[in-house]
Amino acid sequence: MTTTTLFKIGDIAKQTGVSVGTLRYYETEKLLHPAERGENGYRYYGTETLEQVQFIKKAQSLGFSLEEIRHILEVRFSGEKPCELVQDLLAEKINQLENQIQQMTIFKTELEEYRELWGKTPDDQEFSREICPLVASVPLKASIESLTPVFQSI
Amino acid sequence: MTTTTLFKIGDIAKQTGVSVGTLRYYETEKLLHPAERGENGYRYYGTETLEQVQFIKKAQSLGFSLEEIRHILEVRFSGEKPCELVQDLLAEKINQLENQIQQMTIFKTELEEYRELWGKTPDDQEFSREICPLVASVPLKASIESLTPVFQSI
DNA sequence: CTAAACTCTGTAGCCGACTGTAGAGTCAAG
DNA sequence: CTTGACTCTACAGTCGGCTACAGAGTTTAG
Repeated sequence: MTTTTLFKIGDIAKQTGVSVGTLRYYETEKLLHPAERGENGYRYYGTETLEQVQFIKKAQSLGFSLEEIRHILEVRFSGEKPCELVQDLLAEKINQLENQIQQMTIFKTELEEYRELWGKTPDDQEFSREICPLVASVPLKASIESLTPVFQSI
Repeated sequence: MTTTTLFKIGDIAKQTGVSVGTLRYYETEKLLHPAERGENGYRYYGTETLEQVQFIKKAQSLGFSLEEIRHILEVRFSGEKPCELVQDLLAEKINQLENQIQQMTIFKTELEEYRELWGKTPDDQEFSREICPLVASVPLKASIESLTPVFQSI
């Protein structure tokens, strides 16, 4: 007699905070390998599933897509040393994060500049004749050259 | 006779780098108010549309959603001073960005810690018996208490 | 004058990560 | 033994921001 600690999908859902629907969805996406099925067709999961779901959540919160997570999990379950791939993915993700952080920091600085700009505009100054100071002061980066407009009378 | 500089949708597309389809989509989303229509049903745009599309692109690149942009534009076209709303949205966006940057920085640090951890693991150490060091070392933040598992023999 | 290039409307599809629904079967408490 | 809670499958819908297509009319270059 082999007694195992098994959870039904609802248990996993409650404990991980991930909905039942999402867990089934993860299965279709190969993120949770097909759980053992009872004769009733029910999925039964072991405790390692709890860890795995937590891992998925964690990885997701770290900005990994389900696709990437599946990739990691596949390697984990196939080879002895998923670590190399994982390291690569990790390094890649760190770079991506770094870039994103840089970009966002630049954006934030830009936005702060605009905020300053308007914060200091005493409302009815000359250039509030503009359609909207915001719109007006946002620099147009794309070139507005080489335009061949249609001249027409209406 | 009133001579106006008018552009057809394709002209706007070429000059802004936004596709014709997208421009029409923006119209359905109230981001570009209904352009003047010729007898042929064609949309004809003035130069201000160029600015407006550029504004949309810019705002988008700053992380504003089309919904937010429409909001700004609505105020711009209805009241005298959309600036207050814009300031509020701006402040909100800056906060959001700050939070995101913080989060991402924390994530990045976490990931770097993992990278270190594995970089220093000479492959066949004791704890590489774990399913996967990566998975194993990711801390589970959610509480795994109050669990009422199903005990079952298979 | 014709053919290519453009425009119109309306509708459907795409991505990722789900959520919701219907209809049927299963399990557990009282 | 019934009732309610749970589970199953299969498929449709959601969101945002588009893109693609069909089928028809219009404009423009040669």
